[in-house]
Amino acid sequence: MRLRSFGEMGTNVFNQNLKITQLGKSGRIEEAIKIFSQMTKKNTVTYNSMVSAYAKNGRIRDARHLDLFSWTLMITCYTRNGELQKARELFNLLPDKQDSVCWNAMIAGYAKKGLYEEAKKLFYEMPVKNLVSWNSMLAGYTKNGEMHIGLQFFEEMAERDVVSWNLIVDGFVEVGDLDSAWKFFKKIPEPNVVSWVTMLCGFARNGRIVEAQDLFEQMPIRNVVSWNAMLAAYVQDSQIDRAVRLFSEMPERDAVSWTTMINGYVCVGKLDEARQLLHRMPYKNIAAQTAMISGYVQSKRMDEASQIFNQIGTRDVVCWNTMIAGYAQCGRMAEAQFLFNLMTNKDLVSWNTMITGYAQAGQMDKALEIFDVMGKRNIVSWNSMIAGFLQNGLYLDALKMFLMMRKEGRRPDQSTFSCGLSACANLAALQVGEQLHHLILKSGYVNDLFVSNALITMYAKSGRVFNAELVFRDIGNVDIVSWNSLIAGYALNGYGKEAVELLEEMLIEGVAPDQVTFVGVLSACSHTGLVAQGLKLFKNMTQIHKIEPLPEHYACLVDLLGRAGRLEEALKLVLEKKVKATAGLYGALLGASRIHRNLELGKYATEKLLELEPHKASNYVLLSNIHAEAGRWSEVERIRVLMSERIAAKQPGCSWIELGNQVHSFLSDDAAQPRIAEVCSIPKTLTAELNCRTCVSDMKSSLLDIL
DNA sequence: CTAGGGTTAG
Repeated sequence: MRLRSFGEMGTNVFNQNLKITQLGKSGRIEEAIKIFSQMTKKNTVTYNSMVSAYAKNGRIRDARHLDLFSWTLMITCYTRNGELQKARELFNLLPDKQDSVCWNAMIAGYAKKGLYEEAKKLFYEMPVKNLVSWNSMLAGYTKNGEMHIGLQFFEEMAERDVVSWNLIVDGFVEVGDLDSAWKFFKKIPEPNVVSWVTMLCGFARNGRIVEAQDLFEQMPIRNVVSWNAMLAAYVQDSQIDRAVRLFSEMPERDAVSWTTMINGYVCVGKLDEARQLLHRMPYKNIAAQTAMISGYVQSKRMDEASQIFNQIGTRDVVCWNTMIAGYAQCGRMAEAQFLFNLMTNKDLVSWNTMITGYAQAGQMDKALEIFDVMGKRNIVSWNSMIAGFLQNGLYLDALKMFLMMRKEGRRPDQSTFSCGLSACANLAALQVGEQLHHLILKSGYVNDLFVSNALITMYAKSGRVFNAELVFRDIGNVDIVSWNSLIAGYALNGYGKEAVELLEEMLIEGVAPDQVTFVGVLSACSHTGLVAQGLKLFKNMTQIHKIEPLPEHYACLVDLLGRAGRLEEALKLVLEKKVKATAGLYGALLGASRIHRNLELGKYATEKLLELEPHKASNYVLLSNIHAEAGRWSEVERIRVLMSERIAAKQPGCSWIELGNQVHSFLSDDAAQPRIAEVCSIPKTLTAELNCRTCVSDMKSSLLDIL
């Protein structure tokens, strides 16, 4: 029996390489071969030693053969690592270019990085092409989602094996075109386990669990990977009981099975079960332990997370990143920063996690600092910054970041576009939004649901709800967010009837409305005075659709009744306290009392608002105004005092406008603004124009020129 | 050259 001890003298790679060289020199080639073949870990020196050992003993053919093998090994190592420059240098020095393996490795390396021209050059230059060469080119196209070219290439292939077919299926799965994937899967002459697993994962990733299950049951041969794929399918579908049963029925389990199962428990919040499973796992690896940490992180149980973290002997980047993300999500940025500083092997994810953390903590200055300092950035770094500005209400900064990104020659992706559109929506920046729409059409991201839904909201909030409708009708596979966005868009623009009709269409199509849908429809009813309709819909919501009403729904109802002058019923709804009292609820009541000039009700609503939001200055102003209207000046004074006690400084209203190529920002009552009198007169003009239904958001801005 | 697990953006 062979010993596998680590510390034993003479068994490390270095010493064995030396031994091979010595044996070779003294003519003991058979002993050298024996050592070489027994070595479990070999490096390039090992191969070189063996090559010279063969050469010195006259076995030139063996030497050449092994030498080529060693070249091939090094080149494929580089290409698999994506280090194409180094691979190419070796490839150019290659003494014997007859063998196709190195060519294929180079082609695969270039093609996978999307460098099709380089790949093609080698492909057409190579002396003898085989199927692997063709498949390597094909993999380049399919792995990058270039299915048009990929399919064309596939058609040109004189000969195809199961790998070629699998690549096509995988490509379609990656771009989410399951119908095409299925079409090709069925055409595979002799599908193997890989084909079946690829298709199964495709169904699983797209929530088509029944089809995944059918496929699994039909599989002629199953290996661990097949079982793991089915397990992952149940986990993704949150069917934890089925996952547990499958896990117990599995004929064989490897580290991936255990990790998947632990992750399954984590996904449904069963952390104790996950912990027990980790405890039972025969050989705990980092992936499983990290899954556990991730579970604790999601429940903000950082003490237990760090307990697992501390148990890990050799920690890799991923588990560090998970811990940092955990502290960041808990708003504990000091600790996140501490760990980050401790890391010696930071990768892009580590940096991006810090950006996201600071952004979520509202510290965009810090996020920007990290972004500026980091050496390399990827698309996620940019998107995290843009999303951060967006979340903090800094919409203009978000757009500026978008611009800067394009100036640096980076291509925006689905996430960038949907964030950019969201910024436009919040600014009602129609023209910038339209420019983005053009870019999206050119970039091919029109079919992305995140993007389409963001387009709907952008148009709706910019007052072009019929453009929103066009976008909606163009989507092939609408989801609940699409429906909700358009309904909310109708509501916002005062199209109550259309909102209700869209809900009806949704029901006919068999799509189940959710809480958000009804917030949209009810607010549409209240904005357009569809009182009876709104009340009926609210009843349907609870009784037919079994949707638990939120405070927002009650706020809509109060608004609905209040606007119609049914103040007593509105007040009754609020007093019944069927939901948590929120600012929105009393806000609706206040709105109604202002329309119908009911001072007492207004006073009541505002006082409640003050209780809920004691630090919001506008509430004090509202209450003060009510008393002022009634001439109760002592009360006005009392509220002024109250406000100055509770709020350090009144946040001045701030806005900006772009004229020509300049941004003019101004505060309300800003004496420093040279043309404040003119600025203050603008709203009156605007209000007049608004009555003609023109769009306020037609700002000419420097953004437009650059987009 | 093809399939499965743990971390960051919407």
